[in-house]
Amino acid sequence: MLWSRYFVPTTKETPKDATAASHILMVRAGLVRQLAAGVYSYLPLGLRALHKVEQIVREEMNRAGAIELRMPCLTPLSLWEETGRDATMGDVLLRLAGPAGDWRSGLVLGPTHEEIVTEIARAYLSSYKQLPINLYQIQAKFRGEARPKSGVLRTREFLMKDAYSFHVDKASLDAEYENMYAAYCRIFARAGLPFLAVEADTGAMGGDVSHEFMVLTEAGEDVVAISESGDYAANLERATAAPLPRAAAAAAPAPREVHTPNAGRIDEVCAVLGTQPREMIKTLIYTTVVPPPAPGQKPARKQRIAALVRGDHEINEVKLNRAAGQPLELAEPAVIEEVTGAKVGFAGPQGLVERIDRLIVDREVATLPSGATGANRSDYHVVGVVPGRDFPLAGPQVIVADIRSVVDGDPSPTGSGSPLRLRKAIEIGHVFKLGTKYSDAMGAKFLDAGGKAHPLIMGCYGIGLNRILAAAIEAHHDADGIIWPMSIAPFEALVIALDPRESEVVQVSQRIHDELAAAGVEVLYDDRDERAGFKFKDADLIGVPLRIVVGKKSLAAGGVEVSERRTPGQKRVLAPDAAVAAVVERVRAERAALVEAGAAAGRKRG
RNA sequence: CGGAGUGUAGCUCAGCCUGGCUAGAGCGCUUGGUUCGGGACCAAGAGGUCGCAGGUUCAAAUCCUGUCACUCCGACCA
Repeated sequence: MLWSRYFVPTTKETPKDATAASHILMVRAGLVRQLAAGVYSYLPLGLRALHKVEQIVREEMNRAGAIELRMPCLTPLSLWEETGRDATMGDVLLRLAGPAGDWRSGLVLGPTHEEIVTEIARAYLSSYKQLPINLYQIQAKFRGEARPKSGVLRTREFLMKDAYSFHVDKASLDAEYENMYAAYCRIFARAGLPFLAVEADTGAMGGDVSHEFMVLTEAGEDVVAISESGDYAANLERATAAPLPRAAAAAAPAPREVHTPNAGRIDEVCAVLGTQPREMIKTLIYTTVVPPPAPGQKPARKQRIAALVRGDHEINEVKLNRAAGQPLELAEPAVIEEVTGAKVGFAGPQGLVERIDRLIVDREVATLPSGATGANRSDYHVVGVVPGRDFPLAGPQVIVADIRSVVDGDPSPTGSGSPLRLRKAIEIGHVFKLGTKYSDAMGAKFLDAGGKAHPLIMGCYGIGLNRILAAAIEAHHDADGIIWPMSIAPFEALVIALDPRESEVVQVSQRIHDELAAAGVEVLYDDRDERAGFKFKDADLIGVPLRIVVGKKSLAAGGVEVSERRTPGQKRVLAPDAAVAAVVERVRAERAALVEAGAAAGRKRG
């Protein structure tokens, strides 16, 4: 491929407003161009890399026994109504605009395809003899993200590999889950990504067990908790710690009110009381989420729930919702004032149970010998509040559970005592055990050997292909540009003709290019009539792994220079034939190494 | 959705506060010349309804109102 005849719009300027390294480099290297918020065109170089990722994913999914199909992007709203996700997904679901009754208003752009594949399953998967089966596709997804960001890391249109498996029983699902887990390890290892599998929350997908595949980087939006010893890793949404050491119980005098004027925040109260945040009990008032009432109906009553966490801890709403068994939202100030009889910032658990529907106590609060908390009276706090004495830890209205987010340094829940560290990460893949959520809702059943009908048991497995590119760049770049792993590089080798006016330089460059191409190496040939520095800068920027520089100087020194992008200083001068052989050998070795890394990752995890 | 900010050439920006002549710079692009191993230089060019609509004014990139788009922080998020 001749650079002069190809399309590689590199730029020297850093794009305005881009902060993530991958975003800056993808734009500067001419991989992508933004068209609208969260909407990107893939330019030729970007598309080549994306195709490579796609091919790795396809090969490994096929190897794992999954079967490719293709479902449409346009999907009928009625299917989403069958599972209720037209409501639960809310604005994420992009609906086509049209007048009421128009066919357009009955269509939505697919954000994920559980409903669509389940529609296929209920039509065709009617016998246990067809099971298990795993169907997948690689296809554009559309989501009404409120705030796209960080280049292609969070977009409204993106490319996803989504797979759905169907089973007769839990054991079969478990086996396929492990199979997919291993396949994912192979995929990410082959793509050259330093990845990590973590326990995850199942979110709106439903189901009970899930793992996310993460790449650690500051540009990521997720936070993962990883133990230093490596024995535990989980998304912060789900991460739990071993119970903290219990403080010695001192003599517990009766609670005492203290005047704390205008001190509503924890730090303000601590300043007045002279206590530490970890000796405080934070009381947060939540209400259940009630759907808007049908016309003419009264809205359902919102339940009121108080949640307690230690003053130095943050409440984890994912865990809280799980403990409550339903989604909750922070109560309006008016509700808080009504419940506590005080202005916001002075709530406490004493005497609160009678005025609320439920009390959810974090287990680290339950083990406090005593604490300071709001007095349910404006401008007053109470010290010496003893859990179990001054507010209940048991009873029909009370739940004690882990509802806080872990903090850096908490002990690993495995019991190893290894401290947890919090790191930012990009989610590149997610595997779920769905169970029968969709098959139940949509009536997707199979007949067993005895002729009895059962709902299909499902799993689902997603990979964000665009995110793999961005994550690879986040993980592999330097100040000069991208350093592609061989497996997903848009080109494997770059031939640079430094003096294109010298006929010998051109002849040698062209011959090396042709021989590499004939040997199956994906090679780009920079034949442009530009100065050396200009071409070197572009070469560094687009990050092709192997470089062959042909110039008057190198020819005078006996040949051409061969170097690798990842080790800029190391150059070898070889005769042209030897250079071709060396590059072919290097490409083969590197391809094999990544496939082997994938296989090893798969064996280890599987 | 809440908060903040930005829209002027393909890209990065100046000009706006304090209205005034033909709207500027750098990069990129075209032509000619010089240069040629780490983003060269000279000269001559092409390229802009100053996001859009309305208003104020003798006069609007500049002031006012509305609107759209984009970015950042937060909320939300398979």
